[in-house]
Amino acid sequence: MGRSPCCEKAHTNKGAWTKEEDERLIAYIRAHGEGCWRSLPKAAGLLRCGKSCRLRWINYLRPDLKRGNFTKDEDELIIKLHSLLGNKWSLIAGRLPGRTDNEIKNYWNTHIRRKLLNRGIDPVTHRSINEPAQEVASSTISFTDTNMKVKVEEGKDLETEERCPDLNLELRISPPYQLNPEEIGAKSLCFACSLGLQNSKDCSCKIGCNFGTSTENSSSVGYDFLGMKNGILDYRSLEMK
DNA sequence: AATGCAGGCAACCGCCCGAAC
DNA sequence: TGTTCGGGCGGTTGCCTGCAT
Repeated sequence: MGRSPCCEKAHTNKGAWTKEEDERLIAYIRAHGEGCWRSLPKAAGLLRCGKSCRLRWINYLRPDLKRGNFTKDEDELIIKLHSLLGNKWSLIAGRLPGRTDNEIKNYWNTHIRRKLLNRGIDPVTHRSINEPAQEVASSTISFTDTNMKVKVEEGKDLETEERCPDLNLELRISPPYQLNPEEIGAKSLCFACSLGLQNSKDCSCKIGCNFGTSTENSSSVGYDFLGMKNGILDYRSLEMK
């Protein structure tokens, strides 16, 4: 029993959006908000598929989109996130405010892929192309158990640690986890901290890194990218709800 | 100036998942 | 429990533009 098509394709426009269509969509969403995409085209007077409207809004018309060239910091962040998450563009986009999954995906395929290849790095495995195939250090996160186990394999060494069972990977686009301004004073956060990556090795301001670690020596605690503390995922930095 | 080619990117397609019934 | 529907995601396509010849 197949699914019915999401819209009646015979009477829908396809291809590039016109300025008038954009204006209609923007005006409708401003007036009514994002609601049922299926019924939106008819209500807005658009001869478009609901999916097409959603995509156009999310990837191009949304007012909070950044547009423009990616910064070097964003470049590096995308590479690191990709090495951890793979082609999970929506997850990666969730860590880059104002960027969409489609934009990042395109940017990866056109710019970063080539950049990594030029550096002699396999864009899929993030390892040197010349590196012989072998069992190398890898991180495996298992979500199958009630108690989440994080296994960190370092060559032949294997550590398994019980971690918090209720890892929340439900994501949404929103400002990243921020520190209370009163707690950080008037100082500004570095790029990593502004993205919610406090305690990251990439932190250059050290403001976020001093937060929440008063009982432990922050300089000796090896926080990794994405809040991997000594190889253990700090799920708070991933939580976006 | 005309043509061919490659790169960039917007948009589409098909599949998956969760909610509702 | 099975079916339908809406929304979301990743992969792919195809148009547009700029550059080289």
